[in-house]
Amino acid sequence: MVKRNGTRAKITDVAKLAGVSMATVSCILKDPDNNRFSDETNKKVLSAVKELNFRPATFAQQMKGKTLPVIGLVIPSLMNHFYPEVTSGFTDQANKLGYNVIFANTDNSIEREQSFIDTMISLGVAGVGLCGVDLPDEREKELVKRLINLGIPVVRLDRYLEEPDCPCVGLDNFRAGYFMTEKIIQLGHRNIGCLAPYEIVQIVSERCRGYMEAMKAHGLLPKLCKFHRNEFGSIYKALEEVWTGEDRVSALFAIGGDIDAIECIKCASRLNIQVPFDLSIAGFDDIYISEIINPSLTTIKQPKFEIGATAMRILKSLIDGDDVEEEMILLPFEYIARESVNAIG
Amino acid sequence: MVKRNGTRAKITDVAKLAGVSMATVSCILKDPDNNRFSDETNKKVLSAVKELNFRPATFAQQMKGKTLPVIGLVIPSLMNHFYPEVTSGFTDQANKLGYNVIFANTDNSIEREQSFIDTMISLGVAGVGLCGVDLPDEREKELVKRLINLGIPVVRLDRYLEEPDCPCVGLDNFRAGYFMTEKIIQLGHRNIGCLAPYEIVQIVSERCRGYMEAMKAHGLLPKLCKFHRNEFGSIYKALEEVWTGEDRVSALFAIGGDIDAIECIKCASRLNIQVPFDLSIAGFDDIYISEIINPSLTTIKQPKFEIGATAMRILKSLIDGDDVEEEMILLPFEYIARESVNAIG
DNA sequence: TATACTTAGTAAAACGTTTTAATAATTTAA
DNA sequence: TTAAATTATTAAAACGTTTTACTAAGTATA
Repeated sequence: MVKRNGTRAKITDVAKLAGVSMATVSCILKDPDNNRFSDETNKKVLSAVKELNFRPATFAQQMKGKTLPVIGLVIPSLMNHFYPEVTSGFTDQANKLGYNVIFANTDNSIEREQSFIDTMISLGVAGVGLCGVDLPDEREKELVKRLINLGIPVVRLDRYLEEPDCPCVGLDNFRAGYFMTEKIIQLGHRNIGCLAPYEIVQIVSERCRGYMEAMKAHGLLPKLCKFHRNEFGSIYKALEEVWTGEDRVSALFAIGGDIDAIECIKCASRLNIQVPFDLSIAGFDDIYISEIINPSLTTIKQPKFEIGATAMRILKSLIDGDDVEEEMILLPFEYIARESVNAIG
Repeated sequence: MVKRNGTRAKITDVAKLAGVSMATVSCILKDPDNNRFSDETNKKVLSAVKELNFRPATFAQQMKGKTLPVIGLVIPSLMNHFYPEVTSGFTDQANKLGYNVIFANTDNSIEREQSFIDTMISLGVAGVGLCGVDLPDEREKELVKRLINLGIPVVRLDRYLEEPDCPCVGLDNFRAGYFMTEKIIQLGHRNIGCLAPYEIVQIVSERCRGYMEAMKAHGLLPKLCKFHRNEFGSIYKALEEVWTGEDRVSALFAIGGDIDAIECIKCASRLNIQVPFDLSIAGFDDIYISEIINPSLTTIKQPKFEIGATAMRILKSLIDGDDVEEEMILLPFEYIARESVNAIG
């Protein structure tokens, strides 16, 4: 008979049904293969547990010092195509390690981040994965410090931050930017523009630095082609500008991500520019759609799933008190050659 | 002085610092604007709370019967573009209502769903949002029943299920399928194919039914154009087939979603079919990318964010014990006319 | 036979909060 | 002046588990 009265069975219910003390139930549940109790007692208890569908209340276990099998994950958004995959990698790994994930979407607001962290502390989460506001605001550092001071392990995703002693998993965005630029140069391009949003964030500015350095290293003149995110027609104008002048670019590197690149391809088509025959366009991230669209996108593949999974693994090490030797874990990127970038010359 | 010893302040610490009993602290924290205590006591306590950064441990509150301010959300995947947005709507609304969200990704496995639900029961979540396995398996029904029997409110997202008394938020997929088909007919098309995956799920088969009925209502012959998901080249072959015969389709309705439609456009380009001049292609969902690609996609817009937000609002009503009059909440869809579908004839 | 050791199981305290019922101090009413 | 009412505060029980230290009974050892 399953209980149907709307209340969960307690350990005392199990004890009563099995005819033993609750201490016995607790011990047997802790280690069902123990040899402290007779086989008969073990069997009685286990079958009572099953019959009542008993699972110990987590909050009572927490009271006795057990940590909550829950990890907090702070992400700036699920709309940006990058994060769902990171989140997926993180939660999958967490589940494999026996944790659940409390998911918090900050919309890049430090206040919301603040309040989520507070809630997580109250709940007593076992650890926190933090992909916080992008600019290393003082308050961000304070938050991380607070968690660490409370003994709550923290790992950061895709965001570097030296000061508080807290590992970080991400990509070497500088090298990735450098790599892609060099690839385009090797394909014969000389006049290569860098399509970048004005609202540039730390990791994207790293890519930009990579682009600049690569251009310089090959004796080429960098050309920044800036636009405003969320401003309709801004990419169109930016593209028109670098296309109208006498020293037209032959390639554009959209360091802001594949979405920017795809939008740029669309603008190109409006301007009767054929990609890649008239103009090559490269992206960054390798989102799912990049392979499907026409022309398919040449891009840098970020190991999004792996970033999440690795971060969770590092967090687990921190929770277990194991040494985490590296402060910064940089995962490898991959150059994906597709149709949107052509060789010239 | 902030505590730096790695332990959280307890209510007794606050009481000691403020020179009052812990009962006093608890009462003042419960209602800071009370008039049970002197202004002086109120001030002392509040400043001690601030100084020690005290927040009551949730687990101890749970012990006293307070429900955990956490909602469980079960989603089959974050990779499918549909769910991140639904999740976003759900969590945003949850946060506004004072809840956090435990996020669980089942990968369409009923076993994982089962185990997540168990964990959520142990944790004592205040409610569950369930977008479970698609086929109404008996075990799925059992799961929902179990939650309900324990007094844990459940709302279902994008999945109909009559039997257990549990509200559901979604779209009228039949009407949406009918509507799009009729639109295409009104644009002069007569030979309209329905591009559908073999692995058809409940909600998609509803759209298919809508397509069939609309065709029948206009005296037209439905033509199913099936392909295998995750099988490379399957859409290509399906398209080739309906294009080679003497009674070529002039339009295709990809009921499986925009991704299928976009992939189909790519295949069309390989076959030298110009979309929309030779062939019109319509999608379903209206994912972010659909507006950006070339040609942009004519599609049915699902209120993804709203589905999540509405589900959470319904769940809140259930938690509060308010009456939820409707069993099935169907949100409006929207026909989005873009470039991939042309008028003919 | 007395002693030590095992074995099988349990009583009770502890965890950090909330809340009820009580106390002590003060004011008001009679 | 005393009783009653009000105000300000607190003691202690309760929530559901885990765990430590204990008991009682049986078994081996000297």
